[in-house]
Amino acid sequence: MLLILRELFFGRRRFDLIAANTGLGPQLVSARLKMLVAEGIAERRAYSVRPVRHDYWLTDKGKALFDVLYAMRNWAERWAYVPGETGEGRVIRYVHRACGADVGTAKVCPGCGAELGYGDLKGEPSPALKAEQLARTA
Amino acid sequence: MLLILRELFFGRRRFDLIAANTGLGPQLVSARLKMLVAEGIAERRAYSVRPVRHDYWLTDKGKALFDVLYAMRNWAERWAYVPGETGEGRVIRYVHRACGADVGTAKVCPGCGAELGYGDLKGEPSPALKAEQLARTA
DNA sequence: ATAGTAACTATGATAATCATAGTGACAAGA
DNA sequence: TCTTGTCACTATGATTATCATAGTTACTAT
Repeated sequence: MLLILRELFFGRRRFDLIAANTGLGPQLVSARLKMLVAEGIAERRAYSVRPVRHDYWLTDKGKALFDVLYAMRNWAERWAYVPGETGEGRVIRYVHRACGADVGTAKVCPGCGAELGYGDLKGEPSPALKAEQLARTA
Repeated sequence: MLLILRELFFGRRRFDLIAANTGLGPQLVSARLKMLVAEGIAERRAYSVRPVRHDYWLTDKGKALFDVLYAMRNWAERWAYVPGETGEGRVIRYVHRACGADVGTAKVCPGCGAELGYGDLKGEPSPALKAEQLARTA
């Protein structure tokens, strides 16, 4: 569930992209997305009618989970060991959209001092995570 | 895992208490606690030698997970439906140890303005959660 | 007519979890 | 001494969940 939410927060909304980047099988992705929709955390939208194609968007309830994922990521940056990577940005790099600063693990932007929520930040997988996801696509 | 961590954060350190309050079987509790110890998140301590008895304490790495659990709890207070309960304190009530104020879902104490971390707060299961746990013990 | 794309569903094998019962080392009371 | 009780577990068989893999549907593009 958390892997899927991670992808949705990265802005990856299409089924196959989510399955590929999480490494989960399509039945699991399907089942979990159905739960997320049933709980009002995600929304299924048609982005094309012919052919019929759907993708998944976070609702406000879903976006509010950002604090949870951000806390997990901050914990991981500080405490979790990721092979071949040291220092900050080992897991996910967050940049403040407004001023471009790398926010590290801060709650307030170190560049301009603004409070940070989901909408303010752009997340990007770290090199290690990106490599892992690329390996799965190939 | 999260249920077990919740209990550890409540200060319930004994095996049987954790099993009873989470509703998990003893083999699962055993397996998860072993993982937590292996990851350096919890520590197994002997609190009695005759008879030999052990309990589980959070390490600094474990205590650092408080931010994650607190974010989850805050999300739940705002967004999750708990049957028979409305308003704040439906899940876990947190009180600022220093001044006694109920902190609601704040990051800064509404009573005295201090920053809030794990050591500053005393958590207590809400009436609904407490009833659920009592039912399991009986 | 054939190949490709995207969002899935179906199936059988493997792995995780559950409910339940039991174990070992002791203490406390009759 | 014998029985009962406590606490931290382990063992076992049944039930569920997950995985790897292979379709399926409804199109578009060549």
